[in-house]
Amino acid sequence: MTQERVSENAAIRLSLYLRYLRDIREEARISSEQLAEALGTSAARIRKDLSYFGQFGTPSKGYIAGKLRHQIEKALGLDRVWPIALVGVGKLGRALLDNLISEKSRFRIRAGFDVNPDKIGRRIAGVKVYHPYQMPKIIRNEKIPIGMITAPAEAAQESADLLVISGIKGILNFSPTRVVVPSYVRSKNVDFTSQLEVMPYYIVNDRDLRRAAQD
Amino acid sequence: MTQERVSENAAIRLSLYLRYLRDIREEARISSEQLAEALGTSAARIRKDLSYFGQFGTPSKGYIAGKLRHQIEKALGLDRVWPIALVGVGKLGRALLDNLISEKSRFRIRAGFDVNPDKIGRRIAGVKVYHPYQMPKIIRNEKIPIGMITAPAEAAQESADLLVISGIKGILNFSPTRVVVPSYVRSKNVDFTSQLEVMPYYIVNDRDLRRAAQD
DNA sequence: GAGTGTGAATGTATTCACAGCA
DNA sequence: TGCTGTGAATACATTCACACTC
Repeated sequence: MTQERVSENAAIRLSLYLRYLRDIREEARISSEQLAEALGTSAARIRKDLSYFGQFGTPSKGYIAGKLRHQIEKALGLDRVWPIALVGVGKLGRALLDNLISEKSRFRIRAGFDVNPDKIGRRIAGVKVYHPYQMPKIIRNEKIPIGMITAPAEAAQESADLLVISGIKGILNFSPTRVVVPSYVRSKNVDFTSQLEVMPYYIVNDRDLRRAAQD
Repeated sequence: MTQERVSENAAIRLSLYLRYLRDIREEARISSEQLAEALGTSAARIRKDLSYFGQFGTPSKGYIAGKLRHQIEKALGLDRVWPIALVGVGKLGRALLDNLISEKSRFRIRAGFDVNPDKIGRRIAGVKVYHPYQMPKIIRNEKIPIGMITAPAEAAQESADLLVISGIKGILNFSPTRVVVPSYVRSKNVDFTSQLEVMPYYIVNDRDLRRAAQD
């Protein structure tokens, strides 16, 4: 009954639902309709998304916020701590670092890597910074599964290569280039400049306002 | 022949093609096959994406890099300068600022807004910083169409509201919350923490490696 | 001969609508 | 009666395959 064919987009939306569920009372009752209203989506889509991962609600009663939250977290693998390596401890890296620290998230940045000698050996926002050549050793020893690349574009691919060599499982690339990795490593290019580049298109062709609060 | 029904995702991919085209010689001949190879996608998809916007190639010859680049830029509205307002001049804001300045992009950050008195009145990376109450005046006077929100989550919605009041056309929200805006404003939530939150799911269920270099 | 541009075929995601349970 | 969970219907996106042009 669970997990036959999961829409590639369903998982990412679960994390969205999660964010809302974290902000409301644990014991609160909530229906797919109310959740949809709050998030600007449709009730059917929420129920369908949830159905890919299991059955979490009670007919005629809806969902209980805290319980649903737990179950989604479990489905996404967020019921344990995920150590992270940060490659490139510049402005962007530190901005993301702040975000991850401030939330009581399940992600912990365990090591930073940077070529800048002024940073190596220091702690930045509580994170020890190493030279990239130490990556394989540290990532293996600390069993770090996820790497975030916040290096400049020129260094992105070599950062990815190093992470792969180090045995990383997944890579999130925030630099404005795409990186290519072997298929046994999960990678995601989170590219905000390309998001910016399409905005003019939507503004110029603003007849396209069929679906309202979208993204 | 142009622009009947454009796949919502086609536009964003064009900006990707663009990035590659900017890196090669203007006069270079390139086929959809070669472009696909370089970008890790399929030739058919590229041709289809391009076909939504016009006819850019020559049968048996392929495309000419510089010409194709120009035509895509025109199709996306990137053939002119787009002024931008940056709301929240913290680490994240400055990181994005660096990115936009370093590229010879068509985007120009014309004003920054921040509540921090130490920043107001100063120039940060060449951008003058104002108090948010000045937003309506400045955005109107400078005719700024796009706003980027890089404020903390708590301030994101009020930042969006201010931008809307100021007559902004499009909003890119980089804070880790969603913002809701009226349907006549185009908004896009670029949410990287939710990208991180699904990574564990993909790592745990790593049988899902059907499509290789994806994102 | 080589490579575009595009209808037709397939695959995937979203929405509808309702049976079934509390 | 109210709301979930889900097959069936629809809408949308991608891929295939080939007619057509240089």
